[in-house]
Amino acid sequence: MGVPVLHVDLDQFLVAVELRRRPELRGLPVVVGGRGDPTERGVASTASYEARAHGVSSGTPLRTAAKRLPADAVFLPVDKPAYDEASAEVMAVLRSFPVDVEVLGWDEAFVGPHDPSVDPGVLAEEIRSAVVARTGLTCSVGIGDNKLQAKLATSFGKPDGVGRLTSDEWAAVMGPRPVDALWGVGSRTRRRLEALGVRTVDDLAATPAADLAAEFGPRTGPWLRRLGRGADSSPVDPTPWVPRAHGREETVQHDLDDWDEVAALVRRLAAQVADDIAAEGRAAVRVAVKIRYVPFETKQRTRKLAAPESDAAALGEAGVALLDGFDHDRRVRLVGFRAEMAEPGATA
DNA sequence: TCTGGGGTCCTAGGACCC
DNA sequence: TCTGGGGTCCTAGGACCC
Repeated sequence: MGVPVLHVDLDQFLVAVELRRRPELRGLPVVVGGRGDPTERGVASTASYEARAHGVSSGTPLRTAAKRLPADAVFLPVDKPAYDEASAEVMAVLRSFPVDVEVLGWDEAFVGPHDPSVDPGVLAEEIRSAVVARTGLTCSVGIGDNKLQAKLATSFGKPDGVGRLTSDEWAAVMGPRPVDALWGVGSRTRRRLEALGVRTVDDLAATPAADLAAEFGPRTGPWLRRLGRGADSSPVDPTPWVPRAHGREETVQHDLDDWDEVAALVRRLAAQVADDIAAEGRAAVRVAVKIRYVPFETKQRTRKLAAPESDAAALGEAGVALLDGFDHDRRVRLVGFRAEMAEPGATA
């Protein structure tokens, strides 16, 4: 057996950060999402366990949540800077241990101990104690023989506990489950696999790699088979993340049919994105505009720029030019602008 | 359930070149 | 002269995750 891997996942992270600064809300159904107004278009980013008991979870439209929750429910806007800061606090606690830390998002990280003989159960509890003591936030920890197993194990420990899933236990624990219990298999892949007669993780593990490659392609097919077997040789990589792209998108509260307004929104979003990439000292090499028509059909147009660009107005005009490729007779409910960036240091 | 916003990675097909 | 195969670049779209 090799080095154990841990996966750390904060419990109801956005809600937990809000409750930390507003303890009077503890025990109430709390939903964080959109601008915090349940009469607007928007969905829940995170729901407290009290809200989940009423059938509200991440992804529930705010208007639906308002109908399901009692009158004492609290809706809060997404406060990105507050979660950025809380996340940094938690990651600093993790890095204070003799481990590699690979950050997965605001509220998740893989942890790879430097000492291969460490008792992962002991380490998991030390991490949990340190995180709650130093940040006031609780987390759950998964222990596995690789990242895939550790990630899935966390759900067995939630909330505020430790779960374990190792190669020895894989077949017994995961084998009978549907394929979409795996990290990376969603509803679309589940349906395509079902058409091949593959329903469970056991079925997937037993499917020849060639059959999967024929259906899913030369990389994805063999990867799916490895998933089914609980195999994952990717290392815990502590290298700081270098973003590939930044984007902004906005669902408008009232559908747009005036494409001058669409163009104005593209320019505004492009200016925000320009700020984001300038803050990193980067430049854009490719831009994309996304339009979601009423009722919900989404199209995207992209264009490589003649030269790397970081100027807000120039990026805005590049985005507006892409609007020519869209059907102007249709009404619009979402506009997005995204910039793909050059490698750091490759700025114009 | 009338469906957000931030991302990543993979695949396929056409253009173009040798 | 109607016609192969490989490589690379570009764009659209699919799928997934938090």
